[in-house]
Amino acid sequence: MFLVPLDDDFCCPPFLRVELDEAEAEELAAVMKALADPVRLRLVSTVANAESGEVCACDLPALLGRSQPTMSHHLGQLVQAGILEREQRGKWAWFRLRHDRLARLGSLFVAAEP
Amino acid sequence: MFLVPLDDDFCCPPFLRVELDEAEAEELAAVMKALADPVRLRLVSTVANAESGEVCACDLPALLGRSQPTMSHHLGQLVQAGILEREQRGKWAWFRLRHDRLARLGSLFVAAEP
DNA sequence: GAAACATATTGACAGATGTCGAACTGTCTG
DNA sequence: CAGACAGTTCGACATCTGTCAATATGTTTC
Repeated sequence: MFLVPLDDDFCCPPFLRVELDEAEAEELAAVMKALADPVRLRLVSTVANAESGEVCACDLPALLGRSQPTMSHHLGQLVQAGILEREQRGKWAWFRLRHDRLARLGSLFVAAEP
Repeated sequence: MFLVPLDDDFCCPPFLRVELDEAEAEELAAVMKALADPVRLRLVSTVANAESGEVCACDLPALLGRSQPTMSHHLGQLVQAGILEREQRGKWAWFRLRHDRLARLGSLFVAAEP
C-alpha cells in the first residue's frame, strides 16, 4: 500500500480512497498509534520546527516536562514506528524526522478542497 | 485524507510545522487516537469508499468481523472524535465522513513551504 | 582506570482500551 | 398493543500504555 502526495491536478478526492484490508489497517494503525499521544506529538512538532532539523535528547525532559526515562520511552516508540531516526554523536543522541515515511502519512491528512 | 498510488517525483513535504502547546497536542492526540485502531481505520475507509458516501451500521459487523456491540463502540468513538457523523433513518443508523473536520486535521500536518 | 555524564532498560503500578454476552431502548409493522 | 428488529449501554475481563524511581549501559574526560 502506500501513502503518497497527491498529483497537482487532483481535486476534491474523498477521504482514504482505498479499501484497507486487515493487514494494511493494522500497519497503518501502528503508525497512527505512535502519533496518538500528546507528548509524542509535541516531540515530533519540536523536531519538525528545530532550526537544524534535529533535536538533542538531552533537552527534551526539561522542554516537555517528563522524566528522562519517559522521554526515552516515547523516543523509542517514534523511532520504532519509523517517524524519527536516531543518531548517536558522542554522549548525545540526536533525532530527526524521517521525511520519507512522513510524506506518506502526511498525505493521509491532505484536506479535500471544496 | 487520501491514500493514493505511489508517485516518484515528490520531495520532503513539511510535517507538523507548528509548535504544539500542551492543550493543542492533547486535542490533536484525541483525534489521532480515534484513528489509531485497525477496526476504526477500516470503518473510515469503508465509509469513504461507499458509493453514496454513507454506510448503514447494519452491514458493519458482518463486513469487519466484529460483534455488533463492538462495532457500536467504535462508531461511537469516531463520532465523538468528530470523524463521522451519524443519522438515524427509521430503524437504521447511517454514517458519513465529516469532511470539514478532516480538512482541519490535514492543515496541521501538511502546512507551509519548505 | 575512575569519575561523570547521557541515555536505555527494568520493575511496578494506575488507568485506559478492545472485546463480547446480556440486558436495555427505541423504531417499525402487523 | 405485541412482536420483531436495530442499536446502545452495562458488566466483566484481559491486555496495553504512560509514568517514574532505580538500575544498567555506554561515552567522554581526567
